[in-house]
Amino acid sequence: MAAPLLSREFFARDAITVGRELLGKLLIRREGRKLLAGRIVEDEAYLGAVDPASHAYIGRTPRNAVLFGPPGHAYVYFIYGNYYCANVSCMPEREAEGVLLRAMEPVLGLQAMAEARGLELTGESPISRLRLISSGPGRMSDALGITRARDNTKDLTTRKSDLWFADDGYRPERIATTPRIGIKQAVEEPLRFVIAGNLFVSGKRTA
DNA sequence: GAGGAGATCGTCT
DNA sequence: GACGATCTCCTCT
Repeated sequence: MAAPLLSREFFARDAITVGRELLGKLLIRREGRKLLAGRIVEDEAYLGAVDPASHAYIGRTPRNAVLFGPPGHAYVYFIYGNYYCANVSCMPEREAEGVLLRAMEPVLGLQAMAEARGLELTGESPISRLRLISSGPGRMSDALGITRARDNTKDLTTRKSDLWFADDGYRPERIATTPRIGIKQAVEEPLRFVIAGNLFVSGKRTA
């Protein structure tokens, strides 16, 4: 994919700015000579030391160390005994902000991503089925084969990695802001960003 | 379609 | 030893 990569500087900003601007960008995985890709349609900002909901709030530990490192790197953690969630580190080194990737619209390698999720796809699969590929943090990690062992600490700003962000020029018409999902601290903070009206955002949908 | 409970294990106390 | 930035399945309607 010839789309330009997102730079280190892109991620060297606060998580709110990065979270909003990351919407519509592509996350690309190289599997051998094949590419898997999705367009980010939902994410959340976590503000480090000042954010009780952030994994970095308690200070630096072996688990969350990536968040304290340079921007543009993957922080992957294992949750509920079953799932991986992927974040990108933001802000300059020592400042532990990050953006949690929550959902993406499948763009490349739909069949392969569906298989990774244990889903059957046919040529005319309805949108309700395509949504199951990557509408949720655990789901999109599964679809792209993201694990802590494979991807934690990975630099997402270079094609030398097998996982990176790119910009194909797409710009969301409208971005909506809501409280974050699944947390017990700072539950009211409007730090979740979604592409308004996009069908691949996580959660219940009927349309 | 809505709501609730269980799964399952790494991480920190 | 408790709990979690989730998902799926099952039941009830």
